[in-house]
Amino acid sequence: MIDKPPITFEVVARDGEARAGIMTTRRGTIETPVFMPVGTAGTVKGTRFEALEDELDVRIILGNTYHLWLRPGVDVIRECGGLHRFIGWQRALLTDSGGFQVWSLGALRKITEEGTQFRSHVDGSLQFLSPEVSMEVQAALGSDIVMAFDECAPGDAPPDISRQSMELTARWAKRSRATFDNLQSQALDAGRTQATEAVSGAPALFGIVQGGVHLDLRRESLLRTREIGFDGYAVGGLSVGEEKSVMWKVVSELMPELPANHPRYLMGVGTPEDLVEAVSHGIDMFDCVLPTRNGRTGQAFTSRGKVNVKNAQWALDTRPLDESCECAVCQRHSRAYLRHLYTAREMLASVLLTHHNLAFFLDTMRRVRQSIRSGDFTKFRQEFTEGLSAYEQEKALSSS
RNA sequence: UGGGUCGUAGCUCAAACGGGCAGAGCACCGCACUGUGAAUCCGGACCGUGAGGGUUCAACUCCCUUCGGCCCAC
Repeated sequence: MIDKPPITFEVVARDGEARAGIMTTRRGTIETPVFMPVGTAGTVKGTRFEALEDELDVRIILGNTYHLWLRPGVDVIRECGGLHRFIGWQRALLTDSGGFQVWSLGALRKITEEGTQFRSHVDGSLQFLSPEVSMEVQAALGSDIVMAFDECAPGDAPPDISRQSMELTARWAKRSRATFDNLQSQALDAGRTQATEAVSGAPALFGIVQGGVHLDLRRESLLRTREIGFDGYAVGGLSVGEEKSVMWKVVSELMPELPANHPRYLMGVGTPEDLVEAVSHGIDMFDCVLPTRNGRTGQAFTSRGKVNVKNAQWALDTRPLDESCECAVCQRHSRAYLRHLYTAREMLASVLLTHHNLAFFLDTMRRVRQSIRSGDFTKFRQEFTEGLSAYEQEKALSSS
């Protein structure tokens, strides 16, 4: 059943390799390059959906197959009308397949050709996730962008391990594609069957390029992924312990070979400087836990570098986190107050820092898009990157 | 007023028996976190033992005096 394409993607401006585009999903339009906040368990931790929509204008967030599958479970979400209705979010959702948890929960799982057996981190029970199960779960969630089920090998994996992992990922990609198509042909997708508002069309399916730090494996993975054919292409298995220079080598070598008319997604990346660097290589989509996790644990990202809110030096500092930030937190609260909240273990500390960090990341991407459109990306990138090291330079100066 | 008992890091407590160079947790200070465990990890500073004296090569530990807390008698 082909109604309309799962997504459309149009590059509207280029500046070097960097590109600005417009992606249309069945749940709204997304300008790229885009940062997608991570909402693993059906919540972008520490935020209200009103803030995401109204204050931050977030167009798309992530959900996680593995985590939602374990809790609350597929039955609950299906009964409650799919993930969008369940959590109260009508904009786009991208769901990670659970493949990353194959890596991040390394000690709790066993991989076979068929799939991955997990020891649930929730209750210790044995659970089995495969390409088929992952596609079924993502269909039940009603995801708008479904990720293929992959295996993410460690960053320092030697060639033979990386090859095995890459080949397994390729076979799983084929099975993901087949199961996904089958489910769609039966319209078994909560995104269509449960939507209350006018949502039509199929979700998109993205493939994932693996291959670790080995360029030949990466190229082969890319070819095999392209061959299967996906709506978008992700690069996975980076920022998992390898040297940063290696990551950029892989990204810069791979980007020219990815289809230009499809969105490119660098999974799990990154810091503000990483985002801008990746954009310069032609990446369109990002997700990362840093703004939310580090916000929760007391670290703010600012235009002048990181601010560790816990530090005693802010105890009497009445300045906002970032004087050039227009977010609600910076408009209203001082560093001294935020430090107090954090030190007193008040939950508002995490909430406010998360909000600011997301605002900074989202605003950075807005400026990235704007600079690409106006042909000033290189200049923007240079100024932005210089700004990020301001605090470190001050520190170096005062200690020398 | 007697008798007993205790006093060690900011806090709670360790440092057998009959002396061997005082250490944990929390707090504090700082670091890390890249397809999320509000998880967690890592590092640092801080005490010379209530005070004074004595015995000893050596005292938180034994002796004397003193101060303070608690308990029991009166």
